[in-house]
Amino acid sequence: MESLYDPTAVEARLQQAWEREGLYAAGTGATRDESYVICVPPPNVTGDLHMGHALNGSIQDVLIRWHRMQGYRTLWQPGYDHAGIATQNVVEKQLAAEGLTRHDVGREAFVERTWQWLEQTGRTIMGQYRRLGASLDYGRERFTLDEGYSRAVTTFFVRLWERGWIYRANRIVNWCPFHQTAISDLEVAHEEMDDVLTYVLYPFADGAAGGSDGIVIATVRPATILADVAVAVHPDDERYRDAVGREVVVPYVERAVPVIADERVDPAFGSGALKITPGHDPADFEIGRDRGLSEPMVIGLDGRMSDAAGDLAGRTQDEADAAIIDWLKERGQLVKRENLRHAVGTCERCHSRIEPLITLQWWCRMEEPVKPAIAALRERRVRYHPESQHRFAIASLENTPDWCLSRQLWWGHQLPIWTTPEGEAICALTEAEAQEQAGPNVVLTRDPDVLDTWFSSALWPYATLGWPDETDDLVAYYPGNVNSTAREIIRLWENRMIWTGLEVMGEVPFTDVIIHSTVLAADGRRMSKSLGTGIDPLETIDAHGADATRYGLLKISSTQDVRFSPGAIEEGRKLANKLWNVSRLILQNAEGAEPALQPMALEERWILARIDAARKQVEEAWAAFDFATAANVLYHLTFDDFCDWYAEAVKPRLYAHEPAACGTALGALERLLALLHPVVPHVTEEIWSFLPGERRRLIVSPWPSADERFEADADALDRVHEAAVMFRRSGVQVGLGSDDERRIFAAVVRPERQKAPGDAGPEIARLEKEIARATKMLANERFVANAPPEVVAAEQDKLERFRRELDALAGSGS
RNA sequence: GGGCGCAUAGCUCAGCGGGAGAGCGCUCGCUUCACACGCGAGAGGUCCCUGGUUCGAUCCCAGGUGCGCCCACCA
Repeated sequence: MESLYDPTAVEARLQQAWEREGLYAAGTGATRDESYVICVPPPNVTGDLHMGHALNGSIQDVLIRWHRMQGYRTLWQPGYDHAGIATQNVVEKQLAAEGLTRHDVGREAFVERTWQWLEQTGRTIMGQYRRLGASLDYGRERFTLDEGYSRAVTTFFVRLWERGWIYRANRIVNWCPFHQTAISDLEVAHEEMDDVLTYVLYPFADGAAGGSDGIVIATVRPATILADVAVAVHPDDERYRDAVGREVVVPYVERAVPVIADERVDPAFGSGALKITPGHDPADFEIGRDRGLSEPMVIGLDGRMSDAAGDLAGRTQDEADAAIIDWLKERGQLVKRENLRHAVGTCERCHSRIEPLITLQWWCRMEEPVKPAIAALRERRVRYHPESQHRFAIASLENTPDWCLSRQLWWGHQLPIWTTPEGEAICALTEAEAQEQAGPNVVLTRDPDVLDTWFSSALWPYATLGWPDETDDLVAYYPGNVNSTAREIIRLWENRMIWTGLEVMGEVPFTDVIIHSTVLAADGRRMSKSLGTGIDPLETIDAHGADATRYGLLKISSTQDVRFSPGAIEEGRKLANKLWNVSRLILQNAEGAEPALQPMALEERWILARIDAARKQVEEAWAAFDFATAANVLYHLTFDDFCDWYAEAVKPRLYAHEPAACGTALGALERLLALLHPVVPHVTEEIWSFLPGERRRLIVSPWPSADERFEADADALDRVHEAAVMFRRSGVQVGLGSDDERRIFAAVVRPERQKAPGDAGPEIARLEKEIARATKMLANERFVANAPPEVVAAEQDKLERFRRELDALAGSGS
């Protein structure tokens, strides 16, 4: 064993061994008939491991390894999401580079090309999870577009259809003009943009009759003026009270439209008057539907002006804006233009400006389906952690709008809907079944749309286990236990898994949802490739090891947003190195001994008590999903208790090859390694392999059971510790009660090495200050009268101890 | 606009009703036979502000200020 631990070779070798030996496989090493299941949030098939994945992987792996050691039948399910738009986006960009569109190559060839591209460059992230030491059951990898999984998707869709929850509707949706598809509200990002707010005069149609000549509206999209059907004002707005009920003339198209009153208009914005364009604005659409207004559209699916735009047909919106503004200028109806910075909806994949358009789409009613999920959350059959997210999850479910399921894409699960020439829609598992329903001679056309990519993700906990077939895996591993994900995924994925799980399986898919921290860049900004603030976890693994990376990420994961800290990862590297070296000390001196836990001496009873206390703390922390606290406990157990005190105290006895000391040292090391294994699996497994005797891999060895025999000795070194601190500070050696205490003091402090006597002055001053503080407190009658008796007693104890220490110092004559 | 969270040592963060802590960085001393990715000793904080509750507040409550994330149809 070299004195410097080098994780690089060790980690790669052990990762291969664990997987080759089948130790990652579900159920391996189980000693109890109880399962523990986590499914990994399926990463995009095109994706790479980023810091969020690395943290989430570390969290899940700790839980899986901990439960595996406890003998549960563990399953950590891996797999990929086909990531509809994201994947199609990549391939379309490739085509664009060749001067082609997907329509040039055709649907079949496009899908084929996408599969080929994935063969070459996709599905790499599980390899990166392996480098983190993540003990997923890689042999079970699933893909949301695999044949069996697709059957689950179709089956579930048909089920929703039969429930009467699927319907088709013509309404306004978020349209991405680049991808040429509808997307859901949850896929829309909001970006701050600089726009121009244009104030336009709409003259009254009966101009001569009124006192003023019209109403001024403000818009950032003059091109949509062509599709205006009304002007709305707030009912309480005095400025426009007389205008309501009259008509104004829409510029350019010169169409008369009514002035209406609606509470949804904000009188404080712009001029307080809003032009109503139901075809191109979601808010206007709602107002229009409520009042039965018509819904003309002048912008097409490609984002350009459509035929309905008359002489502006085919122009871009910018060109149309310019033409309309010229028109307004000529007629003196352009009032003013001012800059406006506001949030604009964009496609989260391509960042195109979202075009709200009215299109015919398939929807799923949500009010009924989510009811059992809301009940499950209220009854805490599923618990989100932290609690604040539980409340958020319930509120989100209570407020779930109908789900737009259809996407005008080619990469995904095609809707299992066929239409007859008469326009009747038939939903069936297969084309043959649809044909059977329609009758033999009816020509059916399959709906070309695919499902929202999150539709398939929603089935992940049971579709990965073989549903809709009643497989053994489904029986063995559903329902699962824990799911862990990022905050922004709660509505997209977590809530949906819960309601679909209740719908399909009748049970919640897991009992606990961990919403882990968001890892920000060191400067507090979001980690993102485009900002250049991202840090690649593979780089920190290369530099410091997977163990160090895991430890560091867990250590910083306490609040909802955490800044990435290189120091935390370096701390992890030091921990691994420290373990490595203290193991060398023990192994080099304990040759021939067998691990045993039959302590003879004080330091041995003490370290076993400390290890057991740490075991308890770590178990409590992990059970509460508090990974930072567990990391902290393990760090201090290793450095402070095990290395600084126990190892130093027992060292002379190891050098002397005392059998009891050697055996207990090996036994204590075994327990220490086991406690640390879920966090730093590689270095602990490697050291484990050097321990004497035939042994199973640590990954499948038992988690240390409670050992409370020496609980009373957990504080047994307090007096030695105090004496050591005093000696190091002042050079004064106080008396100790027992031979063991004196021996340990001598071994750890080695007073013979103290070159010159220290200075007792500062220590005396410190104690006098403490004594003054305690004396003052105890002299306060209100404190003595009102504080709890144990607090007063503790203060008295402290005072006595300080006086004792001061006496010892003063009496030393230095 | 709504929700959630954070403001404590130079940096990253614990602590959350009774003596201000850790890691890193910094200073000083150690070629101590596990480890210099080490050991030991230090310096360094009006615990964001203002009120309130309390015998006592970094910790609880109210208000304020600053910052972050998520969500959201002010054109």
